[in-house]
Amino acid sequence: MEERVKQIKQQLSAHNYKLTPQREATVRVLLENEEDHLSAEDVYLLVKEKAPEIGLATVYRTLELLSDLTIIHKLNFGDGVTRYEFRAEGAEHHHHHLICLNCGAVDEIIDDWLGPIEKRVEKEFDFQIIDHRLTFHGICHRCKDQVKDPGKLVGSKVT
Amino acid sequence: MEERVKQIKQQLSAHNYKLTPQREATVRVLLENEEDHLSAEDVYLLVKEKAPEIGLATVYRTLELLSDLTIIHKLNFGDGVTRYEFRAEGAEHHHHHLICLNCGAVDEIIDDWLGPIEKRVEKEFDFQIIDHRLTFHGICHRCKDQVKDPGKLVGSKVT
DNA sequence: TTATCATATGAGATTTGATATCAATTGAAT
DNA sequence: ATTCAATTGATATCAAATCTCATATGATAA
Repeated sequence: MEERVKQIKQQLSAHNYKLTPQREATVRVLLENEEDHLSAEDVYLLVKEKAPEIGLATVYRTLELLSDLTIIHKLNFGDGVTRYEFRAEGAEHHHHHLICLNCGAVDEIIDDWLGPIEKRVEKEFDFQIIDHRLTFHGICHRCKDQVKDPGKLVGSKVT
Repeated sequence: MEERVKQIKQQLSAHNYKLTPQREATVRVLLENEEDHLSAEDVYLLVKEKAPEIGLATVYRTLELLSDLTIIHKLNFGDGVTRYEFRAEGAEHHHHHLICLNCGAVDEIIDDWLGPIEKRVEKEFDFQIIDHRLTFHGICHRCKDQVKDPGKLVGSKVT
């Protein structure tokens, strides 16, 4: 934890940014909730618990800054809010997500299985891939017993 | 064209909805711009040209209705607006998108290449897939000559 | 035709997520 | 201590989307 904060501090300094108390509080919240996909509002409320004087705009600015430096990654699961997660260290692409249409849980696939498909895209479409996003929508293992008609779940969801 | 309108009319009646003049105008705009990925605002402005009295809320309601009936599909390319496209007829899953980080163009991959990966997900994660979304972000063939440092393009973009 | 009634609509208010503005504060380097 | 750029917090603003509600529409029954 401490060394991750330190590492981020170095990444900031490398670009002439400082790790201010507000930024540090925000980073710590992100680290403490690394398994979640927090929205800016989520982060704001959590940071406020340890640093009540922080402003919402500062949280947004910090998230934007961390995102610019590719320390974290902006995600959009179609629920109207931008979410944030740490970039897998060293990983060129971020991982994939499994979104349960029944309970809303977001699980992750750590592996990147798209290698062969990317090669095909680059070749057939002359498209140089920088990043990708793969999301599966369906029923997670926790819900499979209580959902009888999955067809009902499809509909107006943004994907 | 006419028969597609007729077909949609039937899909609506099947669920006790009527194809009102406003809904028909909206559907026609969507059909006439099938190759694009229009936002609600785009649709609104286009519909207004042929039916100036229509209200924005009605367009939103119509898009939501068509989306509920899975006649169209909501898309989110991370630019802050929801976009819409017709569902491929009969296709279980919609196709994939190539988004150029330089010019913003959205191209499509008609094939569904995820079969083997989906099998693996269903098996390894006990996750029943209903739909998926796959998007590649990178440099399209039209831009590849004018972009020297693709690394610069990565950053705070929502993906 | 006329009355009835559920559905659909338009105008505008409201909500919500996110960004911009700007005066005040901080803190590092003189 | 002084200076000066970076940062912050409060708030205004913006844009997308939704909600409210009075009105309009249209099918059906008398």
